Amino acid sequence: MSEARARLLSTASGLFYAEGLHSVGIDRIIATAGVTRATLYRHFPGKDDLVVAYLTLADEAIRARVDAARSRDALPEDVIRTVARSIADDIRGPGFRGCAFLNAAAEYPDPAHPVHRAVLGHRQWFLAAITELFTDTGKPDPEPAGRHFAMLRDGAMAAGCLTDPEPICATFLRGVEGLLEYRSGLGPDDGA
Amino acid sequence: MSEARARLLSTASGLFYAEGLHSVGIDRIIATAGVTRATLYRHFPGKDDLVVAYLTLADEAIRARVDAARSRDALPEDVIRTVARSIADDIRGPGFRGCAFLNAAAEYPDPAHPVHRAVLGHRQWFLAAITELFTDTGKPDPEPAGRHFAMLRDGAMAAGCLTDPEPICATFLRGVEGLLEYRSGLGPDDGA
DNA sequence: GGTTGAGTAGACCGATCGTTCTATCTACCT
DNA sequence: AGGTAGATAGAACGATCGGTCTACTCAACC
Repeated sequence: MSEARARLLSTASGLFYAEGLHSVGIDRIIATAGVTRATLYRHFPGKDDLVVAYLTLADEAIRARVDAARSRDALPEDVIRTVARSIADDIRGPGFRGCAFLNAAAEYPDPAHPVHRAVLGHRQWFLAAITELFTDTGKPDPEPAGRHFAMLRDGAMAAGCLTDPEPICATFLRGVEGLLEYRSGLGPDDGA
Repeated sequence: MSEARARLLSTASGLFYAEGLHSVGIDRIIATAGVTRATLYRHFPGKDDLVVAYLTLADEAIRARVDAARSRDALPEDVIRTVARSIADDIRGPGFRGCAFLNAAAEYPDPAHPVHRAVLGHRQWFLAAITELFTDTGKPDPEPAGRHFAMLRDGAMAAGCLTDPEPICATFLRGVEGLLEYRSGLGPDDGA
């Protein structure tokens, strides 16, 4: 928890997210953080561990936001809406560069690699969390609904940094709303 | 069109797609292709140009498949279904590693970079093509429908290489079908 | 028959990669 | 007062990066 370690992780996160994992070297990180090589290797065994720490940080931040939405809104539908709105805010926000996890997976395809596994872990949690929210709504077929939500999210985050984010956010939020609203008229056996 | 150039581009494409752009070096490419360094630099000014050529190849392949679907099916709805099915087949196929363009954009965030611009070009074409297909159906709001389709596609391709592709394909195809079917009951002014 | 273009083979460039090392300094804890 | 942990500074490691270079071979074409 030393100050140098915090500065290191913070600047590394910024650089990794903005420019990519392989494009950012150790030299850039320590120079930007104003820290020595030895200090980095005191806190992190290697670059891979620094990347994993970066993803862990992002994972915790997102979990915290979902938890906050959970405790703020009473109805599970509203929690889902709040989560969707927070995703849209991210996409609209300055410096948005897509999903940190999808970007990481693109650079680390090997399923056995710690970085790739960190991505898988986060995505597994997210799908379970959003599916649970759909379950809480009491509507039929929460599982395909959760998958549908996650798919829209992935697509929105992937596209949001490549063109004008406004129409992407509009499409995403409308898709989520449709997923939420029109399912209420459905029976339990006609899919999603 | 020399044989060496074709071999070069083909093996480079395979390596780039499977392992990432920055992870694959010139040495690996020429060794795998069984070609000399000088031969590579005779046909491509630099690595960036090789990457762009790889994306151009992928772009042309996809355009050809959409054209084929266009000329095979009579109804625009069926063309859309055929395109969606071909995307699902890709995701299910062996060695699927996500969308080559989204992966490339993750590694080349700079909008001015030729590789990034190639990604943008492909995506711009795809959105226009799919929107045109929705326009041809005569149903209302083809533009948001096209955007919705593209978003589902992006999400499906991003997720398809991270977990079991089967449920992802199911969610994608069901989403497209919903987009196609339930829109027929809508008026012109209630969004998508 | 000579020129030209495409290919092979391989040395070589500077730069950067991630990593390890020694040495010194400083602040805090007992 | 002494010891330890965390930080600084900076040299050095081998490996690899993308790219350039010279020298030689071979086949096709005018």
